Order: sequence, then structure tokens, then C-alpha cells
Amino acid sequence: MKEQSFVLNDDIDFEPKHIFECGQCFRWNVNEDNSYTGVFGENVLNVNKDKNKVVFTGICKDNIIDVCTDYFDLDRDYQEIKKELSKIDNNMKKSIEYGNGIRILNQDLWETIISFIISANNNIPRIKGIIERLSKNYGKEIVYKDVSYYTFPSPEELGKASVEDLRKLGLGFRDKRVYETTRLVLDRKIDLEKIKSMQNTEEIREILLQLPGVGEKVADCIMLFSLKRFDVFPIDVWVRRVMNELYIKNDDETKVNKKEIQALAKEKYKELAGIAQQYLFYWKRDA
DNA sequence: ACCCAGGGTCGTC
DNA sequence: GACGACCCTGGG
Repeated sequence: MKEQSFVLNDDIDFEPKHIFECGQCFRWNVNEDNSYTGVFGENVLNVNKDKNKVVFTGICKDNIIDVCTDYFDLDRDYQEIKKELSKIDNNMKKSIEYGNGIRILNQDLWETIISFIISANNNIPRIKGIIERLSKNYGKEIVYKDVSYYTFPSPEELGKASVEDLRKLGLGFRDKRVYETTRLVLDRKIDLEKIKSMQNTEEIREILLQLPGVGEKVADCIMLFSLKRFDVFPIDVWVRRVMNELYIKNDDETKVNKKEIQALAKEKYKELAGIAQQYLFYWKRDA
């Protein structure tokens, strides 16, 4: 494959640091020049923001502009989304200023399912390490500028790993969950293509919840980060913390009912709850 | 050295 | 519905 490149001009909301470090993805790494390099699908890409331009360079399976327009959701107007969210309250306004230029990536469903099963009761550096090792051991190698990169393993590729193999790669107690979820997909008990074509969010949630290791929070992340369901509101420790701090004000945040937070999020953020969640998460986790 | 928490889920009561 | 257990790692 040959290297391709294209440039995006300044009139679009695009801040690499905020996009890649807001917690939605695990395979993008910062370089010495502050650009980011990552692997998605069978593409290896470098993203470099220089003043008002964003330069995309890399090797892509198809036309780089099409690939990036899809993955980075470039046709969506984030200015408009931010305008809507800013009206809600001052907290939302501040979080948007902090995370300015966040975009929700259009990630692969399978990769997102496995990645967020691994995320359970885990920290980001370790999650990234585990996903790298899975890719290196079971994915396909792509060499770009003399550096080896590895695609995220397909269900067939990951299916070669035993529970013990997974344990050796550091998955811990998530080994069985990843193994069994892989089996369900390989055995066609779960049809990923069908899920992608489904319209009803609640129906998709029910199917995802059948997968071992997928609970409410992980299901919401999967739908937000790979199925473009902006109305879901994943609640993790950080989001519960910030919502309690700002609105609920319970003395013991661990006692705050998730149902209460869901209701509040729906009332305040409506169809944009998922994007609001990303701004809030990034804002409070970093603070 | 020890303790704690991390983008939760699962089994049990 | 609540509650504790769960692999492992980095930081206090």
C-alpha cells in the first residue's frame, strides 16, 4: 500500500489531543512532535495539527479522505452541537471549553466490544497495554516507515487464543469474558452485521447485554463509540462523581442511584447526552 | 512494605 | 436490589 495524505482546514472542530485522549479509544499514541499515530481497521494513520490545519498521513485501504470522513465523523457539525449543549448550563459550557475539538469517532463494533470488556475495573494505561498485546499476538502486521503496527484481531484471529493464552497477556479475570464473547460471535449466536443494521437502541442494548462482560455501562460505550447512539449516557466512576458533585450533591457518591443520574442526563442533555458525557468525563478526569 | 483505585460485571444472598 | 470478589499495575 502506498502512503496517502490530505489536509483539513481550520473551520472544523478538530483537536487531536482531545479526540484521542478523551477516553473513547485506546490505540492512538502521541509522538514527540505532538502528532498522534494510530491503527484502525487496516489503516495506519498519523494526525498532525499545525496551527489551523490538520494533516492526515498514512496508509489506508481505500481513499484516505473517505476513510477519515467516516472514522472522524467529519460530515457532522460539531459547532452546532456545542451551541446546543452550551445553552444547557454553565457547567456544560465550561466542560466544552475545556474539551474543545472533541469528536466522537466511528469505531469498529467488534474492536469496541472487546476493548470495553477489557476496560472493566481497569485503568487506561493497562487497557492500552492489553489491547496492544492482543493485536501484536493475533492481529496482522502492517509495516509503515519501517515500524511494525498490528491490526486489532478479527473474531477469527482472536478465536485462536485460549483462556490461558489470554490470561498470559494480562487480561486477568476478563480472560473468560473475552473468550466467551469471541465464541458467541464465531458461532453466530451474535450477529455483528445485524446489530449494525438495527434501528432501535433498546433492542441493540438487549443483544449486547447477552455478551459476557458487557453490562449497562459497557453496552452504552459500545453504542456511543461504534454505533453513533448519541442519546446514551455511560455512567462510570468519573461521570457519577461529576454528576453528583454538580447536581445531586449526595454526601456519599457511591450511594447515588444510576437511575437517578440517567433520568437527570436525559432531562438535561436529551439526544446529545453521550456527547455531553464525553465532555464531562474528559473535564473531570483530567482535573 | 502496604494500601488503594482503576471508564464494572457477575454470582449470591 | 445490595454486596463482595475479581487479575493486575502504577502511584501514594
